[in-house]
Amino acid sequence: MKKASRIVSHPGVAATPVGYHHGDLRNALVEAAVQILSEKGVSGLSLREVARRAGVSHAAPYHHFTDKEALITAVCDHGYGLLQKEMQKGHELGQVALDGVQNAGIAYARFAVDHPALFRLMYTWERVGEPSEEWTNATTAMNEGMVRGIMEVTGISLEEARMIHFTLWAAMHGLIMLWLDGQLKGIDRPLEEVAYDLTMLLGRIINWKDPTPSAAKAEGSG
Amino acid sequence: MKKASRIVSHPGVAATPVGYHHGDLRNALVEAAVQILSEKGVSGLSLREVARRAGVSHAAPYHHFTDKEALITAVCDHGYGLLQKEMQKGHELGQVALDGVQNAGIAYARFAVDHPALFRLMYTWERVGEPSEEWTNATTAMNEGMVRGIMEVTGISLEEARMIHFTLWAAMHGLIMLWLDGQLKGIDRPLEEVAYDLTMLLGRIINWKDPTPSAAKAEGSG
DNA sequence: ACCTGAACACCGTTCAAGT
DNA sequence: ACCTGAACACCGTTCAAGT
Repeated sequence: MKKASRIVSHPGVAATPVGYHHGDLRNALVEAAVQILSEKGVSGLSLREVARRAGVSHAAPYHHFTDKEALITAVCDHGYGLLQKEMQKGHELGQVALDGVQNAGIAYARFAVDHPALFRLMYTWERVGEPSEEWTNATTAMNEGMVRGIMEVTGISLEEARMIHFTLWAAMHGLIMLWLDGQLKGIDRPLEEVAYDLTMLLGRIINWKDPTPSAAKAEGSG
Repeated sequence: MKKASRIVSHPGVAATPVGYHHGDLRNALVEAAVQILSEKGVSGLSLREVARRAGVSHAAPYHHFTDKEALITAVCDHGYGLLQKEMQKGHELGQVALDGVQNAGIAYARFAVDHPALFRLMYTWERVGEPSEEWTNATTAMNEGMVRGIMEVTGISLEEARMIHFTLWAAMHGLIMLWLDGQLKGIDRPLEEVAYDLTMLLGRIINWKDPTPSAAKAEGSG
């Protein structure tokens, strides 16, 4: 009843993937972990459960990851990639430089709304390995682009632009964390809207006036 | 060798409290948990280890807490109390209203530096009970005081003052979280100093000029 | 090369039993 | 009322053994 090893493809069956281990167990494990996260949260993520979902023995993951820690690092890195892509999309969508910065910030918040447990894992797991070089490079480039944008539009110094950018990052990150922690139940608006307000307020530091209305300002949100 | 039950006081022996359970095991458990946190971090905090440190059987805690969750809620609440007191101290120390706000913000950061694992537990544990009423009330009062202070000094509206206060909170929280997560290793300055800079930058939103120099600006910091 | 099953030391939780 | 010891179902990790 558990012997479906030779059945290779059978695609489209998302519910119970039994014959998964056909050559890419590593990725199957990461995907199983992501699924568990979305269903049971961080506390439900055990190596044995991941193995079960992938249809292998509980010892099998050790042939692809040295550790539970290593699996989690891989899962986080998967998340970093998704987040990076979302933020990049938002950034590039902005016609004016500062719109791009705002969009990226709101994309950050939206990612947390879409993948709360994954976000939690990525930023609260007691230290895990560094993100992969690929992700680090892409993010660094994007951040530098944002800082440059802030600099060019406002004419402030590089150091100051960096500080502004950092403050935006910290504020967004804090907003999301407080939201994840249930500390924002006094506020009955969607997180993305609050994120939008935050960017607007921070914009005042550099005398940024009302921008071209971004997606987050549209009313109907849930 | 484990039968020191009748020895009641023996105060001052902080290292190995064997005959602890003399009437206040509940608090002894919370204290043991705090100690474990500072030594081994959140991942080292198990109910059985807590019981061991308190010198009781692993089943004993269940007579004082329904759950591991309940113990952790108590530990968090203990932490909330400590944090509240530190922030209050900083807040009251400020001669001018906005200095008090700044001091409270920096005290928030300092608390995270002093008790990183406890802070982590307080704000990243997958949802636990609400903080106790005592703490909630004190914090609410303090926050309202800060908002009022911002309002009075700057003459802005209540809503706007709330937003400023909230932004400061989010930025501080995010800064601390990123620091805890090791994402600030590019910055080689103490967290409190960065926190100070953040408050200064956010102060610009309300045209807050250079304040009376606060404690965090003093140079020697480690 | 890749996977399994048994084994070990942990963990949270329960429950009958002791004082 | 408060605590213990044994028991159960989990967990992470290792390791000999199988194909």
